[in-house]
Amino acid sequence: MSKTAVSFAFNSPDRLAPETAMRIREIAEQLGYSPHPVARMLGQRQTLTIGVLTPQALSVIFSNPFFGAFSEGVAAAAEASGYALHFISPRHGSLAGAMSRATVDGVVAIGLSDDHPEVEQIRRGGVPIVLVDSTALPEHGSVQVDDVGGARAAAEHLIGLGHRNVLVIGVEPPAPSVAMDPDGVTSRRLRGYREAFAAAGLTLPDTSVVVGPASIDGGIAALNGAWEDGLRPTGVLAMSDAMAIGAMRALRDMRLTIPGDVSVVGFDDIDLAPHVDPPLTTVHQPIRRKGEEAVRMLLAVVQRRGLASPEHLRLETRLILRGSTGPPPLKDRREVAGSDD
Amino acid sequence: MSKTAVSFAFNSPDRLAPETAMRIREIAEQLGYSPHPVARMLGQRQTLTIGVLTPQALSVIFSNPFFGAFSEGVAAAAEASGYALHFISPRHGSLAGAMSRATVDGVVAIGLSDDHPEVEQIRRGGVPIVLVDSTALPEHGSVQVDDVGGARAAAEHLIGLGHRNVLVIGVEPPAPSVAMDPDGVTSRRLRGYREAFAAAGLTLPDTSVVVGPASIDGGIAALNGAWEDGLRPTGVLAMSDAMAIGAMRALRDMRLTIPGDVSVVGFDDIDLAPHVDPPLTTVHQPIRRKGEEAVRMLLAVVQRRGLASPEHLRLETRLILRGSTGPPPLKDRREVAGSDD
DNA sequence: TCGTCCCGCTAAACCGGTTTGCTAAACCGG
DNA sequence: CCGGTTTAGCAAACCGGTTTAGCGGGACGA
Repeated sequence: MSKTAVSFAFNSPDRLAPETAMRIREIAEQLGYSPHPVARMLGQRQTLTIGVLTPQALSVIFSNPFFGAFSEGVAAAAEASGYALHFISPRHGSLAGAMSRATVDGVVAIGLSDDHPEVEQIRRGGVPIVLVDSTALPEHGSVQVDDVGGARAAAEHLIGLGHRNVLVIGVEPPAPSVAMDPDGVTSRRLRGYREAFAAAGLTLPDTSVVVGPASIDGGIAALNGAWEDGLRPTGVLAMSDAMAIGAMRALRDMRLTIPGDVSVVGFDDIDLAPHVDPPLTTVHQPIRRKGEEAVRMLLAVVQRRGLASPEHLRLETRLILRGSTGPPPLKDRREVAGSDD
Repeated sequence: MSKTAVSFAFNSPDRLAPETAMRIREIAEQLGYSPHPVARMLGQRQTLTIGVLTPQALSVIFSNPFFGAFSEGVAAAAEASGYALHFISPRHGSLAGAMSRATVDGVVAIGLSDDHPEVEQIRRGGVPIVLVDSTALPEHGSVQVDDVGGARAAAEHLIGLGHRNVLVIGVEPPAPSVAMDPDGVTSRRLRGYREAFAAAGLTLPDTSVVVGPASIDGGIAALNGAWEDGLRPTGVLAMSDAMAIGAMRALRDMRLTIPGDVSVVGFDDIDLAPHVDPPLTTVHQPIRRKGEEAVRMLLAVVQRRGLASPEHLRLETRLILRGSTGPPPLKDRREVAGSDD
């Protein structure tokens, strides 16, 4: 048999007599032969794989339950279309380097903001990209949520309860960049918090904003750090549930009660948020759906070779009230009422 | 310049005059050129990628926090060696089909037990494999934990507290197979539970063992199902923390208290286990380490082309006592004391 | 009976690089 | 000044398939 016939037997059996195709497959089975996947990719010029691009090391990003849920959505959509998943994270420090070695038909980038030093290089690669929680650009599809609105609702909630002294725990950028992208997720959420304070005639001092990695430990470290700096907030606005849970742990380790002494609001509404102690008040965002929509948009470009113009999706967020928030202690209410205009 | 020179400039710059190499790279940069990753793989006969093989759909497996932590370990070890990660899950229902399309240098299989219908085909593929939480075979490296011991400790704990009527919530196999592999994780843990009961002169009836998917929802469904079947246990042994947390939710929704009315023990000790309400008593296993060790073993084979004989690692488990377990209610203690042995 | 079409298969070009083997020029000591 | 060794770069084979163009032969219609 010729190579051609074998190839046909695997890829377009209809171009062969049915019995011949069957015979070839049987012999292949018997010989334990199957076409070399890399050679196939090269010839067909498609990999049937989509990439998930993360500016941070996978080993840190996987520690955030948010990412698990996001991957769940990505995987659901990819698997439904027969695509495999390839995770792309910085290789020897270079994200662009990792990208140029990745054998994928398209990429879903998560949290890739414009302040990333290699973003231009990555974009120029020519690989279709959908940006999630990233700085949106007209030429690439994008999926975002209403970060500003969600954050504002969270802050309004605390302010409405009477909190005046609030600590914000943000997500640190993957690498300390010169200028933080004003359109990144962290900036947008911060803006939402600030809007709520401004609307109440209050201000959120820069000293009350700390950042750290988006994990439980990151939350613990961030809160302890703030405490050591002398901050004594009655409310905490965390930009991720994992950090909120870490903050609660740190607070409790100081013998403080939640929400009696300090209220905590998270962001994400991960599956476990209702089950922690106390149940976490948080900003819900459709995490899985973000992954699904991103892959759907990506495959639309990849499979139909970019006929459609890029889509830009913004999904809603909403504040979910649970048990981790309440009015501040009486003494703080008085104190603050006196010192605050 | 010849193709050869360009290739050298990217792969072995030392075979070119330093300035020539530099010049080629500059021109490449300028032209936005970078070598085609697939063609590179084909020529070099290596992909610098390792695969993570899961018998279940990724979209379901990612909903288990255990998998996030495991991936964290895998990613840490892979990234340290410059390898990317490729997730392999059944494609159009066939795991072997997905496997034969995967462009990886080696594979870490998680939860691939011998009862899987395609296991033989996958093994024959010739790709180096390390088995984690799978049926161990001498020819492949393996990483396991002391499931039996951990499960036994969990059951002994409940029995010691006075529980006699215990519900076991197990992890269902990916596909309903004819015969459950007696060496699979679920079977091993069940054996551990049974050993403890036997040692106390008790038995664990088959009707008290239910299974479901390893997720919060799976735990909720499993517990509700058991309740509808008329079971009224005072203790629950769950084979995953996610299921334990789901079971606690379902119990609480029935106005039962934990551990007042029912005690719950999990398995895994995920990061969030100490933070749920009540803090979960569970069997700790070194999840991240399993991932790291598996990749380390795999790379030893992949990089040194299998000089070393396959390694077989069994890590320890230990019971962590937290707040979700306590003595059964008095009425049950009496009841059982009368009706049992 | 002959021309035409279609079917089943194949030879050869191609995918985009890497790697081997070699040549021509530069370098070296004697 | 010359033979022997490096050195720098190139041509061609190769990686393992896919894809295109085309060929021989049997069926069919005229």
